[in-house]
Order: sequence, then structure tokens, then C-alpha cells
Amino acid sequence: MAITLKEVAERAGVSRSAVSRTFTDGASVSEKMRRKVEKAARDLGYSPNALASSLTTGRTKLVGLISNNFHNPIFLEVFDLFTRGLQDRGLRPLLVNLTDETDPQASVRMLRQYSVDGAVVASSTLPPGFSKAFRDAGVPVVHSFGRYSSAPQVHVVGIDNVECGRMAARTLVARGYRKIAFLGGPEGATSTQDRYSGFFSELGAHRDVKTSYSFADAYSFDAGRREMLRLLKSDPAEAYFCGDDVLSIGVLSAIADSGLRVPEDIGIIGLNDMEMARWENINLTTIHQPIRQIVTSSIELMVAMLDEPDRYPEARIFPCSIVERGTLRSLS
Amino acid sequence: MAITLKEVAERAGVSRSAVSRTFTDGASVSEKMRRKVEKAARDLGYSPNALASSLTTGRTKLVGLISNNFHNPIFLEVFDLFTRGLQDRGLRPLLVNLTDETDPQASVRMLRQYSVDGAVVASSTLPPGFSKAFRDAGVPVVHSFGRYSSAPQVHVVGIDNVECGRMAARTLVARGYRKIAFLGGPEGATSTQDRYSGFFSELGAHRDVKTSYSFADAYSFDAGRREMLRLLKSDPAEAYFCGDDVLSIGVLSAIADSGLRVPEDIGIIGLNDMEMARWENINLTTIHQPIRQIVTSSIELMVAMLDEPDRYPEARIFPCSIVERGTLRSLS
DNA sequence: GTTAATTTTGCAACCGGTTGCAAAAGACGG
DNA sequence: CCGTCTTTTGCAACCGGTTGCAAAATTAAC
Repeated sequence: MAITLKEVAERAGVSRSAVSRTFTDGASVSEKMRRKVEKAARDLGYSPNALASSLTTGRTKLVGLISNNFHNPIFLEVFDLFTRGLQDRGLRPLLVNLTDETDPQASVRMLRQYSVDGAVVASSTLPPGFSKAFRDAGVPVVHSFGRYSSAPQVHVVGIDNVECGRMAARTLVARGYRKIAFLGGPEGATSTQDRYSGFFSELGAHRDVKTSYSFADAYSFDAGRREMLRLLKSDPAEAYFCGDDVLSIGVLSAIADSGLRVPEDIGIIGLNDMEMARWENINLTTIHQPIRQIVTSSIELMVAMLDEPDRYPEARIFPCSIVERGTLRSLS
Repeated sequence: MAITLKEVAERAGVSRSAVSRTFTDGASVSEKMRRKVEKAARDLGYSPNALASSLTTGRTKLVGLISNNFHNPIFLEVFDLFTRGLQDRGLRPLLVNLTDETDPQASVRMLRQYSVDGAVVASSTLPPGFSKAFRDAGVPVVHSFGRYSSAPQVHVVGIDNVECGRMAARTLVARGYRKIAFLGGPEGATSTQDRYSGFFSELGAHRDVKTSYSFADAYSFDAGRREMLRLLKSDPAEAYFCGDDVLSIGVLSAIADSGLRVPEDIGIIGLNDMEMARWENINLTTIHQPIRQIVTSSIELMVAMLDEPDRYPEARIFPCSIVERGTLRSLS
């Protein structure tokens, strides 16, 4: 159906190699030849078949974009940034939705069938072992929003969730809260575990602070609301560090329904600083996660790995910062 | 790097064709041969190269998933549904972000280079001409959330936006509002235009209703809030039909800030019924758009077209319905 | 046990490109 | 104008598969 190299060659009256070379930059073609070929190509509406060429060059410019976070609005921004960033570099994202698939091998096999040049795992909940499966299969991989490890097996770009936990704890203590709780996201998520451990390691130094914790079963409004409604039934804490902004918003809604006020009766601090957090009717105090930088850096790392597949694995950690809005009582 | 057909053939001591046939269903292979080949393949960790086979079969199982809506949370759900639905049918979504690209030809060329089997345009703002460019290039295309036309040039799956406009108008009139406004999304979007025309065609029959209209410059919280703050300065209407839920939420926030109450002072009706609309702290009355059905139907249509590329174009229109929540005064 | 009908297998050409190599063409110097 | 060096071009093999066709192997029928 589509026009092939051969047809262009025939029309231009040159060899197939000549046509191939005009469309390969860096190849040796005279100006005269190039013009002749380009004319023929234009007349015929030819455009080279990227897949066929990948067969010999070994590069498809396809990059697997793998995620299981299709319910958290911040991931729409993540996808936006990734797709645009990859496109700008001539790479094509092959999107893989892991929602109902947890076996890394299946994804690895699939992406190898399509000869992707690399894979980006964009998820804060998948375990490090998942991305390792790609590396073991010889597929360059970057785990964005993944767990930081001091001896990373694969490239990781993200934040230090342990430090975020500490930061939240310090902030709450500084505001004078003395009965503090951790309301985490899914218990199995690495991000939840790390924030938990940072949070409580910091609070360990404060013997006068009463602590408690629980987990929501998803990073979602409903999960947050449900869990908070449960907590409100019996002796709630003075302030909660929530696993995520969207969870926090559910929590806020539960509190509002119960007739209590934020921040007067209960303080809330979230994490992510998603767009909604600054909506005037939410106005959530939260910890900012530098999504844009994480994505940009992930793409740069991916691009670097295409030229240097055995690059020594590194972890790139970006600092987070508190964004003060209206859901914690003020310092003074 | 990866294991090839030839290596498996050598190890199994059979011809390359034999190996190829064991991995092609419907091909003639004896049980004995199949076992021999499968053993060799397993030992070597072979998996066939989908791209190489596409060269001869003419099918890549790649489907372009094209959108420019990377800021509206409902599209995260749309992407979720599309990726899972396509995956379930063995198709692979190649994601194309059109945010900073408006020339259809560039996308068409790119997707042809990757020999996609088809393309899904998922956007309520792209003009019909955009998807037509794919059809003209011989790429099977479905425009999801696209403009309905009685003589569609390409397959369209979506809702009747004109009827939605009418529905909103009827609802507002029935609630006794007599000073009614249209607060649309981007003026250039086909969905905005259609809702506008339906809305005012219905109101044309009511001479006693005062009308007005304006447009937000994006389907976003900020745009809605900004526009509403402007409108509130001078003689606002009694009720607004907003182009979209996320716009409505921005509008609600502006109204709350101004000290007015919803629905007592101003009524709001949105469109989409996104997840957030039913959050207890938002509780938006809106028009439900059956996203799940639209996506499922789009995928079915896409799959059908793979077998029958010249299928006669059809429009599949799904009915919308009003979801009554708390932002319009009650009927009584 | 033969022979015919059927199934399985391998050969070789092909899909749409790329690329090493050697021949052809141009550029340069004298 | 000739010889040499450099650039451009075409040939042919290859990338990793598929497939029509005919030969080989089975199976069925007698």
C-alpha cells in the first residue's frame, strides 16, 4: 500500500542504496543526487518505514512508558511531560498500563517483542525488583518516582521519601501538634513504607508526642475519606500527615462533613503539591514534589543510556519542600 | 543481542520456517515438531520480533493513541480505559501528545513511519478535519469524543453535544431560572460550539429568559475561576451552564470567595460527571457523559476496522443524562 | 505391501530497509 | 592530459522474520 524505497529508486532512476542514504543523515550523497531523490520521494509521497530500518540499525526509537498509576491526577501531568519530552527527542512512547498485571516478565517480553530502545517505569508503588527485570533482560531502564536505594541496581529518579516523612514530622512538631498521625497510602507501596519510616524516626526523638498510624487502600479521594470517617469515630489526632494530596482532599471532605474545622480542629499536610492543592477551595498545605524536574531528568538519563547502555546505575534525588497553605495552624 | 529465529532453528535442528510456524497460530506443525521447537525456544529465552514479522504480515498491532487533552483529569480515565482495552486485545498504544502540534500531517507521517494498524483520536477539541487526514492517508481511524456529523467522513464515537446543550437549557428553565448564561470552554473547540448552539436553540423558545454567554480559554480550574470572578463583578446570571466539570469547579470556587452561595444565589450545571463531581465537598449537578461506553465502543470499532479497513463510516452517539446533585435549586 | 491422499517440512524468495566494499566518477596537482 | 586522492554510487548481503510451493513424510485406503 505505502510507497517503498524501491519505487522511489525506480522513479528517480537510481539505486535503492542512494535513496536510503538520502534519508539517513551523515551518509555520503551528492547534492545532485539528493535533489533528484527528494523530488521523486515528494512526488510519490514517500516516507521511510521506521520499523524496517530498525531491523538493521537496531534502534526503533520506541520507549516503553510503563505505569500503574492511572487514578492519580498528578500522573496525567507526568504523562504529559513524558510524552512531550520524549517526542521532542524523536522518541516514541509505547504506553503500558500495568493496572491488572503485576508480573514483570510479561511486560519485559512484550517490550522486547517490540524492540524498544529503553523503558521508563513511572510509578511510586512498584517495587525495585520490577525495574530490575528490565535491566536483566538488557533493556535500558529508568525508574521514575521509584525508591531510592544507596546501592541502586537500576537508574532511579525521584525524591527521598524517608526525608519527606521526616520533614512532615518536623513541620507538625514545630507547629505545636502533640498528637500526630500518619495516614499512609497503600501499605505495600515503597513510597508509603519510606515515608512511614522517616516520619516515625523523626518522631522517635520527641517523647512527648503521641503517635498513631493507619493506611488507606489506594491513593484516592474515596479511600482517604473512608479512612478519615473511620478515624473520626474514635479520638482523632490533632494533625495528620497524609500519603498524598488526593488522599488529603478526601480526608478534608470527611472532616468537613463531621462538622470539625481545618486547621482549627485538625491539621492536615499532604504530599505532591498537585495542581488541585492550590485551588482556593482546597488550599492544602503540602510537600512539593518536583515532578517536572524528575521527568526531565529521567528523560535525559534515558537518552544518555541509549548511547551507553551499560552506564553505571545512579540515583538522582530531588529535594522536596513544604508549601504552606491553609491546612495547618500557623507557627507562632 | 536478542535470540533470533535462526538460533532457535539451529539448536532444535530444524528449518527456520518450522520455528516461524510454531509461533504463528493456524500454521501447520506436527506435535512432535512443536515440542522440539518450544523446548529450544525456552532454553534460549527466545521471543519473536514483532517488528520483523510486521514487515511481511503487514500488521504491527500498534495503534496510535492521539490526544491534546493532557490537562483534564477525565482524560486520565480515558487513557486508562483505552490502554487496558487495547492491551486486552493484543494491541499496543503508541501515545501521541498533540499539545504543541496542530498540523495533522506531521502526526500522520509519524504514525505511518511506525506502520500503525490504526489510530484513535481522543479529543473533544480537535476539528473533524484532523482525523480525516488519517483516513486520507489510508490509516483506519476512530475519532472518540469527536463532533457528530450526519455525514461523517470518519468513524466518530461520542455524544451529541448539541443535545447536551439543549438538555442543560431545559433543565435550567424547568428549575425556574430566568436569567441564564453559557460559560463555555475554549471557543474554538467543536464541543463548545455544539453545546452553545444546542443551548441557545432551546432557549430561543423562551422569550422570557434573559441570556448571555462567555468563554473560558481552557478546560481548567483556573480558567473557570478567572472567568467567573470577572462575571461576578457586574450583574451575574442566576444560573450557568459550564463547558465542563473542571471549569465548573473553578467557577464554584470563585463564587464561594465572593460570599455568594450555591445553589441559593447562583446555580451551576457542568458536563462530564467526572469522579470529582461527586466528591462531597463539590457535589456538582452535571451532565453525565458515558466515557466507559465511548471508549469500549471506540475500541470495538477500531478492531472491526482492522479486518475491514474500508468499512462505511458511522457515528456512534451515546445518550447523556442529568446527574442531580447540589448545585441547582430543586424543582419543587 | 502398494498406492493415493493428506499432512508436514524445507527451500528460497520476499517484506523494506541498511551498509561494507569495490568500482565509478570527480577533484586536484603538475 | 595523466596519475592520484577523495567522494559518490551501486552491488549484494544482511537484519529477523513469513509464506508459496514442491518435496518428503505420514496416514489412509485397498
